[in-house]
Amino acid sequence: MTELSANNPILADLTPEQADAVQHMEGPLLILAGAGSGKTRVITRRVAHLLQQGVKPYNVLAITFTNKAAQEMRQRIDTLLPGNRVWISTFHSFGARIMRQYAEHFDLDKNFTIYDMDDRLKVIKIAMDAVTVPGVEKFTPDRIGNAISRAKNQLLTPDAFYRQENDFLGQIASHVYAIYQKKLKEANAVDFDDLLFMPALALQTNEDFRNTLDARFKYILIDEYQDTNQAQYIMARFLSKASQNICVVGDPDQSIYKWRGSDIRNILDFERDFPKAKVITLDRNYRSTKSILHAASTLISRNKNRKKKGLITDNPEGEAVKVLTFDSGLDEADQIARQIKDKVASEKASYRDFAIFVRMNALTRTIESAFIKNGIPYQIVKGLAFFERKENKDILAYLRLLVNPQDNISFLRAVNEPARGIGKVSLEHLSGFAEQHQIGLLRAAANVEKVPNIKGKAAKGLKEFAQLMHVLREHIEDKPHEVIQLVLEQSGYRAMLKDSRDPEDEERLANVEELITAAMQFYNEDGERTITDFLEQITLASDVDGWDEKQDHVSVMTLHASKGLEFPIVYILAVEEGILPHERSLQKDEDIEEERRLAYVGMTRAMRELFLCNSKVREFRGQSLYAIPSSFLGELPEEVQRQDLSISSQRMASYSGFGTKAPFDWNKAAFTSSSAKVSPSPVQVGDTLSEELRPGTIVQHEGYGIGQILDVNGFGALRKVKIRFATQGDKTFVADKVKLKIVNKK
DNA sequence: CTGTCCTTTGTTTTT
DNA sequence: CAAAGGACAG
Repeated sequence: MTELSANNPILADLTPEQADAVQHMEGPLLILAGAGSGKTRVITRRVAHLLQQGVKPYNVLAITFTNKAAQEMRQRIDTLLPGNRVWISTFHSFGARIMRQYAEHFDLDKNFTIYDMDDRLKVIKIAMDAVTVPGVEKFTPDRIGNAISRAKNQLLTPDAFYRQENDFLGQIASHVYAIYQKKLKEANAVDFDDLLFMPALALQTNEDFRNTLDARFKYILIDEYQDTNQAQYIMARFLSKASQNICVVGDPDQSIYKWRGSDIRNILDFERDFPKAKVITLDRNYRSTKSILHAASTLISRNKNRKKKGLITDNPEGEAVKVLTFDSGLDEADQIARQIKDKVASEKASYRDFAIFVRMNALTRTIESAFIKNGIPYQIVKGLAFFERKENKDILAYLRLLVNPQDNISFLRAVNEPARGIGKVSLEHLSGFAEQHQIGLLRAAANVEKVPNIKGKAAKGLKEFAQLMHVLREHIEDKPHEVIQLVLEQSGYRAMLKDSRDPEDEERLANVEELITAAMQFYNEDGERTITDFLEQITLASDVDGWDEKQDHVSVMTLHASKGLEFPIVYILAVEEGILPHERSLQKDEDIEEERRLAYVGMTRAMRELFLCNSKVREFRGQSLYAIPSSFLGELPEEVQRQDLSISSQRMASYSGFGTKAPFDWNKAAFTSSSAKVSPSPVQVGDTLSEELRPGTIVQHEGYGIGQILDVNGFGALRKVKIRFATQGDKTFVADKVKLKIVNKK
C-alpha cells in the first residue's frame, strides 16, 4: 500500500487485524468477527479500499443480512468515496434482481410476483387439493410447505426430491411440490426460496450463465456467513469460482437460523472449501462493558459443539449484569416501564437507549400495554406490519394483479373486495374453466360468458372486475402512488370504506391513504422506481427494515431481529424454561445450543447495562401458569446480581406454611432472597404446583391411583406430565389440568 | 351470496 | 385469548 494510513480515512483508526482485513485484496478471506468487534466498520472500509485501489464498483457485490444493513453500508461507502454505486443487497433481493434481469433463463416473465408466506400457504392448499396421492390429508399445509422449503434449500427439484430416500412426509411432499411449482409457474410467481434456489441451480448447471455472472462480480463480500443455507452457499461458491475473491464475515457463536436451513458448517468449512484462504480473527470487543462480556462469554462457553475462543475488551467493568425476578408478566412489564421512565426522568438515559428483546412475538403484548399506560414512546420492530393489514393487502393485491395479470392468488384476493357478488362456487367454476383452457383467472373472468354455470350476479361481477383491471392496466406506467389512488377510486374500495358505518373502517380508510403516502415517498426517493419495485421492497422487507432508529423511543423486538444491532441498555424478557430455551428445542442438545447462541446474541447487543428478566407466573393463552427460571440463568457467572422484585417475595419473607423447597438448587443458592420459599401466587393457578411435578415424584390420581412421574415437558398450557401407574400403565396429562396429590417427593 | 355468530385451533424464531 | 374457519339464517 502506498498511501499513508494517517492521511487516508479508509485506513484510519483501525487495529492491525482490522487493517489487515481491510487491505486484503486478492484471494479468499475469512473474517471471524466476534460480537462487537467492529465488523461493520471493517467491511465497509474494505469495500471502499477495493474501490480506492481501482476496482470498478460494477465488479463488486456485497451481501448483507437485511436491506437496512445494505442501505447503511451504501451510505457509509458513499461518505468515504462519494459517487460509487456498488451492488449491495440481501441474498433474496440479489436473487430477485438477477431473475428479473435474466427472466428468460428462468422461464419467467420479468414482472413475476414474489409470493410471501401467506400466498405460499394458499398455493400449497390448492396443490394439496389437486394432488391425487393417498395420505396428503394426513399432513397440514404448513408441514408440507416446510418440507418443500427444505427441499429447495438443498437445491432439490421435485424430481430429485422424489427420488431421494424419503420418509412418508417427504414422499407426499414431493408430489405436492411438483404441483405447487406448476401452480407458481402458471401464476408467473415465485416464493422466497425460489429467489435463492433458482439462481443457485442456474449457476450450478448453466456454465454460460455462471461465467457471465462470475466475470461480472469479481469481488464478493458476504456478511453473516454463519447463517447461510445450502442454496446461498452454492451461489457464493459459483459466483467466485474464477476469481476466488470471496470474503466472508461471520461468527459461529451467532448462528441462529438453523431452523430456516442455515448450515453452520458453511463457515466452519470455509478453509476446506478455499484452501488458500486467509483467516483473520477479530476478538476485541468495543461495544460492551467487561461485566456484560464476561456474562455472555460464560454462557456461550457451555456450548459443547464450539470452537474455543474468547473476546477481550478494554472497556470498563461497568454495572453488574442483573437477573430480575417478578411476580408476573404484567408486573415485569410494569416495573421495567417504571425503571425506564425513572432513568429518563433523571436524565441518565434517553428512550432510544433502551431495547427490549423477547423470544417470541406474543410476549410484546404486555410490554406494549405497560408502555402505553406509562406514556413511554416505543416501537415494536416487527416487519412492515402496516402492509400486512387487511385493507392494505387488498390494495396491494390489485397492484400485483395489474403488474402480473397471471397472479391468481392476488386475483382471488381482489376479485370480491369490495363485494361483487362473486362467491366460492362461482370461483370454483371459474378455476375449472381456467384450468381447462390453461389460462389465468383474470383472463377467464374476461371471458366469463363462455364459462358454463356462471350466471347472473356473479357473471356480471366477474366481467366488471375484468374490465376494471383492463382499464387500470392502461396506467401501469404511472407513478406508483397515482396508480393506488386510481385503484382505490375505480374499484369502489374507497367508497366502500367511506360509506361503512363500522367505526373501524374509518381507520382502514386512513391506512389506505397512508399507503399512498408510502408509495409517494418511495417514488420520491428515486424517480426510476416502478410499482414492481414498490411491491418487491414490501415483500422482501425484513423485520428491522421497518425500524426507525432516529426516533427517541424504546425499541421492542425479537432476539432474532436484534442481530447486528446495539443498545446502551438491554432488557431480555421471560428468560424462563420453555421460552428461552424454547420448549420445542429441549429435545435435542444441538437445538438447545442454538437457543444459547440466541441468548448470547441478545446479551452481546448491550453496551452499558443488561437485565435478564423472569417472572414466577407467566400469563399465556389467557391462563396464568407457574414459570421456571431458564437453565441459562444458572449458567451465568457468580458476579451477576440476582434481584427478586416480586411483591410476594417481600411479603412472604415471614410466611411459612406452604412448600419449603425451592424447585432448583442453583436457584435457591443464587437468588438473594433470604429464605427459601415457594410462594402461593397472587393469581389463580391449577391445583397442583406444576413446578413440583418432576420425574420420579410419586403421585396419586383420583381415577388411576398411585403412579410415578416419568416425564414432564412443555410450557404453559402445553405442559404435559407423563405418569406410570401401578395398575393402569402409562398416561399423559396436561399438567395444569390434572388433579394430583403428591405422595412422595423425589 | 353475504354477513354474523359460534366453534375450533393454536404459538418460535423469518427472508 | 385471539384469530381463523365453519355453520347457518337472511
